[in-house]
Amino acid sequence: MNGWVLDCYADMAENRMVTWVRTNHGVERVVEDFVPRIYVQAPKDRLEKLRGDLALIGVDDTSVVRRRTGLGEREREVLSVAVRDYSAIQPLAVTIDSWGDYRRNLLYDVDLRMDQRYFLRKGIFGMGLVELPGLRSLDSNLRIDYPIPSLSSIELRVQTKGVGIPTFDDPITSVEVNDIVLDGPEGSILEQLQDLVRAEDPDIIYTAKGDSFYLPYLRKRAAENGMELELGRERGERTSRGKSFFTYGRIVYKPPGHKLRGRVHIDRESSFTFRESGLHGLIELSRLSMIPLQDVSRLSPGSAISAMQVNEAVRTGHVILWKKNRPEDFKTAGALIVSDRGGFIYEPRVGVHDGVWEVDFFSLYPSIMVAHNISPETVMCSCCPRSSHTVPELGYRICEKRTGLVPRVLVPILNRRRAYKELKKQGGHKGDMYDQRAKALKWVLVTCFGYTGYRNARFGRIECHESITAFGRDILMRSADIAERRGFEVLHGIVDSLWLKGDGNIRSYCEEIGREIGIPLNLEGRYEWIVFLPNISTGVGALNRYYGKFEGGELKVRGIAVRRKDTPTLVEDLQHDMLKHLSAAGDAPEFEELIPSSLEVLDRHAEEVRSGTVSRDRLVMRKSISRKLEEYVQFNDSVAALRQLRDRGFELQPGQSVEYLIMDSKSRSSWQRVRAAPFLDGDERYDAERYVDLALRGAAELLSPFGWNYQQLRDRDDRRRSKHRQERCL
DNA sequence: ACGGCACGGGG
DNA sequence: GTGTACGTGCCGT
Repeated sequence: MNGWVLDCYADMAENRMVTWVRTNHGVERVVEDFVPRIYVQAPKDRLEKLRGDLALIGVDDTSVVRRRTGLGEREREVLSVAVRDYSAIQPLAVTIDSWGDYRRNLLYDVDLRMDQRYFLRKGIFGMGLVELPGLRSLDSNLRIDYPIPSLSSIELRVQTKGVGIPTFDDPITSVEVNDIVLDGPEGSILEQLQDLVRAEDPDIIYTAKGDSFYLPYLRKRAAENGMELELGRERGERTSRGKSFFTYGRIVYKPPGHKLRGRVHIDRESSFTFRESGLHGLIELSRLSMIPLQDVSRLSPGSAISAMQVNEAVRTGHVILWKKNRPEDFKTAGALIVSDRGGFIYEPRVGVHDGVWEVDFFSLYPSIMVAHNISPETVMCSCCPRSSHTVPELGYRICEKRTGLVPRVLVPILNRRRAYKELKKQGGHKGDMYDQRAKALKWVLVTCFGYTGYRNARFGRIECHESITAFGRDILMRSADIAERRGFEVLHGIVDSLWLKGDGNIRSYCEEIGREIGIPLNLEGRYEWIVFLPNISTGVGALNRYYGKFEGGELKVRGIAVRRKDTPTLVEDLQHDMLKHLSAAGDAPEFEELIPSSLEVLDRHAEEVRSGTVSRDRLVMRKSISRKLEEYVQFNDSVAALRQLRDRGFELQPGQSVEYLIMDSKSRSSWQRVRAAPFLDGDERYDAERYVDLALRGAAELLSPFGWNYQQLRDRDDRRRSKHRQERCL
């Protein structure tokens, strides 16, 4: 019998691996013995001494084997140490480390995931096809059109009693499973839920906020009712700890994961990959990273690519250096001198332009890594001191003898993404599935570049990061030169995109660039008109703020309020309505003609705000918080809302968002200044002038190149109001 | 004027 | 089990 690897985890009590296989008839639970190994590097004589010392503390299954301890290095002798007790891996490594002679950086395969170790040893992977019994692989994760089982699922929703923020003490009102509503006394709801899950036996349970609230909540409610709710196929959840961490330039909060056994819990809100690329995106990444579906759903694309790099390294005879970095050395390198304006070439020409082409490179940075063999072990390698392959500006020499680990991992990902985009274009009922897979891969490719400059990445190196941006600048500059030679005017260019105006043959230009550079240049489209916005203080073109209308009517908008998650719905609606109004224009002159009438959209919104009738949820402000309440040094709206929440016993973690209505933006009193969203009744007085001000700023953001900056709109609004008052007096 | 604070990008 | 650094604009003091 054959089936797919649905779930896998370590049984920490028995020191065995548990694998759940989905067959066409149901699921099979497979338990196998598995002994993980760690590796120690030391001079030959010390290896024997170490062996003896280990035997003295009861670690007797050791052997000397040959492995590569660094990328691109030859195999050397290392001591392989079997660790039968799974929970002893880390402590044993710490012990060996403390024995001194073996110094830092000489322990390997210490911090690898158990599932990944096991999969690598067996040659199987998440959602891969295997034979039962024995879990022999019948699949390859390089396959593009692989078979997948139809997974059954339920959607779980929970309603709680109580107002405002739900807490563990609020009883359950009802539970919805798909469209079935379970209600009645709480104990009965929980029993019905348990029966239903057992009867349906789904492979996947979807929730919204299951990790951050509902799964631990249901468990607590079950305990209150003297019962034990079991949502998995086997007892016990695999919970992790929630934490705030610094990533992507900001603090984010990751709630504790609540993973089931033998059944996949996907929290739509805590899974970035699921949100962006759905179940098929997750399956694709599970296969490539070799990590079980449920676990990969909680990983960032950066961790997924890191796992793929580990897999490739292990497959080519490497052991993986123990990464002992603790969060405390998680600061940004002060001496980092990367010109990250790397992508910037042309200052955008502020104002409206018509008949503009946008072209961009297919996955530029990953393509550069592949085309130029950029990898930690290939940039300034020791084997090619006279390499003629060098990085522009920087002069780093790149290995000509061997293909690096990073390109080896990237080639299949780039090829797959291209193939899926092509398959999607061909149409057919699987189009959606291919689209999801392509999206997941896109994110993996995007994060791969950042990862090379990340200090704590296993395979990161800052010179790679520098080299990639240097090649990128060179490529964009050459592409712009060729465009100008072909008679195009370069209006703007950044990272991997160019905006060109002119009558030249754009398709033939793209082909020439593809040939010349070796990376495909895509035609994104032609704008009927596009507006590049200025930097508000300097008046010079801002790099990433523009909006435009493609032929066909689609709008593309970057960097302005509608794209920001801290914009209240009111301002979002205002900008949308103004853009919709302006999109009637077919060229630049028509656009300019529509500007005066677009101000009427603003007037309508301002009037509605002042009438006091705007629904409060359209006025709710949302800001993510970067620290705990007491760490804020400056009083502002968010702090006022946080204080309110704490007054009522609720504490937010850094990375979570605070939501509030502005009631009197000038007040120094928290309760008069704002009202935190959970405490809103819906008929609070709001600070109308403050919201009108936000609307004015929203409008000014769109119209500043056309004689209507914030102050000008402010003055116009004042004039209109006094005129209005005069009319009323007469 | 200046520091504190939050956000985007990529499709 | 976590991409960087930077440009940008608003707000409070």
